[in-house]
Amino acid sequence: MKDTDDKLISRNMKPTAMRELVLDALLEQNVAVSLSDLEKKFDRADKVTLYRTLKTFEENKLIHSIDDGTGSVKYALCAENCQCNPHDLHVHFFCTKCKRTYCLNDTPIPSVTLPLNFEIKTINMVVKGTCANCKE
Amino acid sequence: MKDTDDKLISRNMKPTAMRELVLDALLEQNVAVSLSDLEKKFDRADKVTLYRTLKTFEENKLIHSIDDGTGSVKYALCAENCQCNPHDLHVHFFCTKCKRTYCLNDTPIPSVTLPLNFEIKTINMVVKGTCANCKE
DNA sequence: ATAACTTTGCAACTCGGTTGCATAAACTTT
DNA sequence: AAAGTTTATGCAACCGAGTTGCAAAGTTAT
Ligand SMILES: [Mn+2]
Ligand SMILES: [Mn+2]
Ligand SMILES: [Zn+2]
Ligand SMILES: [Zn+2]
Repeated sequence: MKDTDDKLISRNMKPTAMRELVLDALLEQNVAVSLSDLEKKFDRADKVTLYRTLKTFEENKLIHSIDDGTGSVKYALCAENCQCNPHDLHVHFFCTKCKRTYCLNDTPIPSVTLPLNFEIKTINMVVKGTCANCKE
Repeated sequence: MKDTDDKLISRNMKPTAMRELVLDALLEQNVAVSLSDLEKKFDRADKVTLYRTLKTFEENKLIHSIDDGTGSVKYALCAENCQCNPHDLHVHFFCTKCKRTYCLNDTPIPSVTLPLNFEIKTINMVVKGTCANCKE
C-alpha cells in the first residue's frame, strides 16, 4: 500500500489511480500548481477529471487553493494536520520572473486593524516580486 | 467647466462624455465597482467602451484596480495625488454578505519578512468578512 | 449476479476579459 | 473652411479559466 494511498484514505478519499497521480505531482513540487499545469503534465488525462480531483482534494483539506492574481487558481498541499483554519493561513509569494507561486509556510499573515465594526473572517495576502531562484 | 473635467484633464485625459459619466459613477460610490457593475448602470453603453475607459483611467492613475478574489476586477478612485507607488498601497476589504469591496485607505499594508533572497515588489492584501453595514 | 453508488470522460456552456476593425468624433494643418 | 490626422467609440468575434449535464465505466454492497 502506497504512501499516497494512506494520505488519501486518512483524508477520507478513495485512492483511485487518478488521485494518486495528481497527489504525486503535488508532492514532488515545491511550488503551487494550477489546473492547466496538471493538464500539461498529464496530457492524456481529461481536464474535468483533474478539475474534480482538485476540488475533492480541497474539500477534504488535502490541499488549499491560492488566488495569486494571475487569473488561474493555484493549489498546494496542506500541512499534515491542517484544517484550513484562520491560524493555518500563511503568506503566498508570486515571482514575476519565473511565474512560480510559493507557499511561505513559515510566514504567518500579519494582523491588521480594521475600521470600526468591520469583522474579519479570512485574509488573502500575496506578495509579488522576485524569488531566490531568480535573484539577479 | 465641470469638476470631473478638471480631474480628467489633470490626469492627461480628454474629457469625453463617456469618461465623465464613468467618473461620476465612481465618485458617487464609496465602494469599488466592476466592469459589469458599470454595464448594469449604463445599460445603453457598450461593454468595450466601458472597459477601455477603465483601462485608460487606470493607466493615467485616476483609479486603481483591485483583485478581491471574486473573479471580477474592481476599480476605485485613487487619492488626489496618488502615483500608485508601493507606499500608496492599502488593504482592501470584501464583505461576504453584501459583496461590496472597500478601499481601506487608512489601513496601510503591514510589512512582512520574507525568506532569504526573496525580493518584494508589491503586495495584494484582501481581508474578507462582514462590513459595518452588514454587522448583525 | 444484481443493484446502488462513485468516478471518469466527453461535449457543451458560462463569464470575465480582450482584440480587430470599421465608423464617428475631435483636433491640426493648410 | 476643407482636408488630413489622430483619438474615441461601437460591434462582432474571440479567448481562457472554470463549470455543468449526462452517459459510460468502475466499485462496493446485497
Ligand atoms: Mn499555501
Ligand atoms: Mn483601494
Ligand atoms: Zn522566480
Ligand atoms: Zn457588507
